[in-house]
Amino acid sequence: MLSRYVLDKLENLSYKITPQRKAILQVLEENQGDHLSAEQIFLSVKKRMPNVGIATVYRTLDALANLGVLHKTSFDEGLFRYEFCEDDRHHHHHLVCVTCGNITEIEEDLLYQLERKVEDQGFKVIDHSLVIYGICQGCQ
Amino acid sequence: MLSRYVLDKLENLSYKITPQRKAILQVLEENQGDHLSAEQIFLSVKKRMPNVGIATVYRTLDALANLGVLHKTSFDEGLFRYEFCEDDRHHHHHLVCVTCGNITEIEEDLLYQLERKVEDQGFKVIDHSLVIYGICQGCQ
DNA sequence: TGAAACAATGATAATGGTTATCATTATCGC
DNA sequence: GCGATAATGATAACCATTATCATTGTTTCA
Ligand SMILES: [Mn+2]
Ligand SMILES: [Mn+2]
Ligand SMILES: [Zn+2]
Ligand SMILES: [Zn+2]
Repeated sequence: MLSRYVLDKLENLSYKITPQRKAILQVLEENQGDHLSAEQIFLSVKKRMPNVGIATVYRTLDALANLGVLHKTSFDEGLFRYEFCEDDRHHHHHLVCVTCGNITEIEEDLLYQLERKVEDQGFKVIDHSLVIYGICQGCQ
Repeated sequence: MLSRYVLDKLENLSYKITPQRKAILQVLEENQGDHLSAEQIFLSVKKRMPNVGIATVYRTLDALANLGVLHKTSFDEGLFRYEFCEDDRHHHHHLVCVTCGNITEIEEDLLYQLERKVEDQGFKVIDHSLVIYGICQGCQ
């Protein structure tokens, strides 16, 4: 039950715990490892809560992303995808298959040297986004 | 005159050399080092060619990106930015200042280990996109 | 308890970058 | 120059996201 920690975080920041927000978190929780779009989340939430509005989904996802609970990532498809953040800093990277569109993950970070070099140039690093495009094993 | 090489490339692939395409290439050439949006390119071209259509700009940029002449990059601003490709593979990375929006470059690649690891997992790497977000020296 | 005060929601319009459509025009091999 | 065909420009359409606003739910505190 990951969302308990998230609900506490929301409560501490005086966000209201609404049925809509709980449902959105539950969908994300039930699809851990996936990279869901707002539309996909909206459709899943709708099954249990037919009257939910898509604006609420967008608002909630945005709030959760700003709180650092979710990662909002673009794979240049013209939309954003969302997933839980495992920890605050140095999240994993993504492999996107240009043939089938599948998105997988690499756990290794391995950007230390690069970031050290950047910091040496006087740039204060906050976050990074690395997407590797290629062809997955199944598509070769 | 970098665009001479590009014009030859276009000609060899039986693209027609039109005044619009020449003007678009010229704008990109005159702004090397910048990361221009389609809108910015459109406005610059318009100064010399007031009747140019924005659809032509988009079509040309898309064609040039597909030919590997331009890089089409997203910095998650809700639009794409374009710049000349210096070589086919292993282009530079970008630093985006979250305060002033300035985009600078790092020439070092330093993703060899990471890509080797990925290839070992059976993923055939074609391209990658690394954007580092942070605060630039001037904004600290 | 009972009102403000405030936060969240849902419906829907608006936004804005990009793409599709289509009639017109320009290019280039002959 | 001619003609096949590619390219262009105007404009409508697309579509993910955001803004607006009236309504509903929740908290505060007299
Ligand atoms: Mn992921
Ligand atoms: Mn660049
Ligand atoms: Zn694949
Ligand atoms: Zn800055």
